[in-house]
Amino acid sequence: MTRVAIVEDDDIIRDAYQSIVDHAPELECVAIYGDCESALQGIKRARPDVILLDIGLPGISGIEAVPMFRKLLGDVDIIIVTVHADDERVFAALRAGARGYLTKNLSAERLVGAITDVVRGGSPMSARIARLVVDSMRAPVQDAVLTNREHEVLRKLCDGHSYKIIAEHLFISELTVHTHIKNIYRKLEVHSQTEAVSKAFRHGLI
Amino acid sequence: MTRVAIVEDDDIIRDAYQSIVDHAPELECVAIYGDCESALQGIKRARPDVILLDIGLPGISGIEAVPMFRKLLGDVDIIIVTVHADDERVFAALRAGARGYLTKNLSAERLVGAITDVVRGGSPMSARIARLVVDSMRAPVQDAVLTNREHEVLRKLCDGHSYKIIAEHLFISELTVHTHIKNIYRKLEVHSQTEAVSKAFRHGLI
DNA sequence: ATTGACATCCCCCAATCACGGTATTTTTGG
DNA sequence: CCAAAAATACCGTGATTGGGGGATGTCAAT
Repeated sequence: MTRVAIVEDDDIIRDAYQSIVDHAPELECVAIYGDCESALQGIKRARPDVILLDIGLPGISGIEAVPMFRKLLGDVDIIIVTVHADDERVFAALRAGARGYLTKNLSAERLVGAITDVVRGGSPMSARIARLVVDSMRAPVQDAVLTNREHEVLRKLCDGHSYKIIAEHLFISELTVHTHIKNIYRKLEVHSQTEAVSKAFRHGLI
Repeated sequence: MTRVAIVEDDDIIRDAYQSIVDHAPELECVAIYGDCESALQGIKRARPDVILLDIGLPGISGIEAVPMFRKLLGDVDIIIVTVHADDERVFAALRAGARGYLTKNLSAERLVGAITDVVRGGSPMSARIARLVVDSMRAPVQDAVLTNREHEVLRKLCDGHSYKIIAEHLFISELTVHTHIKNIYRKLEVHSQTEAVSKAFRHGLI
């Protein structure tokens, strides 16, 4: 029997979820809350295996609450259920430790399926969310304007080394390092090490 | 009608996939190959919308082939179908641009479902794969206990801003920025902006 | 044979940064 | 409420960096 908790501010939706969960043979609804504050207070006693969490809540947002729930309940599986499917919220929620993300156009079967999926070690996501997540993993294409030597220098920069150390590592003079870095800056259109490193990481140049 | 190509070295499995695809009302199998080399040669003419790609192939591995197919066919949707579910291969395939990843314990319905899912903008994944991917997005636990303000400053550093600009953005004095950065350095055990930014990216603090 | 890209080295100077302090005010937690 | 933590502010010195210039040798391609 899988113990499910529901955190959702809309009365009607909340009742609907509860009804769906309680009608599923292997699920039971052990706790229901209208906001995160009360959920954080009382949920420990309920010992849920899975939390269905809305993130469009007043007060503490669901996303902020994710790490709190996880701290409180160990390895509870949290499934976000929401109307919001924008990149930022999705990634924030998953980074925070949510295990699933569903947009609110759910059939009862899909909801029950998601819960059983997550307890069996899956990560249920709506189609659009899965695509977002998978696309975010894609390596950005190499602009590859940098020469080999410049790449080496950039990598060293990304390791946090100073001109002096880079020069030692590459057996060239500090002045040459300086020149390479100037060229890197020009090509990447940046004006500091920090920017260069940041761009290198964000554009997958390293 | 969705045009499907199959690249799979095992005759029996290949035939099975073809049969499944051809029996689905909205799918048609437009090309079949036993290895990537011949697929890369002939697939352009077939103009598939979706490629089912095995990655345990002799010769060019499926993963290496992913970017080649994508270059050849524009925005074709590639679904990896394989027995291999190890992290490395999964991430490599997705980074390369695959849009779905299924392990080989598929029902015919699941396979057809995955294809329709991907053409509708989803990213079909087996439960275990989805979990792998989602878990990989999780921010590593805060080993360094940066305060909120320190986090903000670090983010600004990662955007390549100087002390002065950070001070302006956060409405504090340059000197305060300095103090925060000193504290960040102490906590992250680094000694320069570049190192801090690098560590921030690598440890997912940003 | 000449051009051009690459890697190397050199000079200079202003601006920025690293880091050692100290100290006050706000916020937060118990 | 009180103590601790966080955020804020300041100083000074020496090291590092950013950006401007120019110069040389190699190697591949035209």
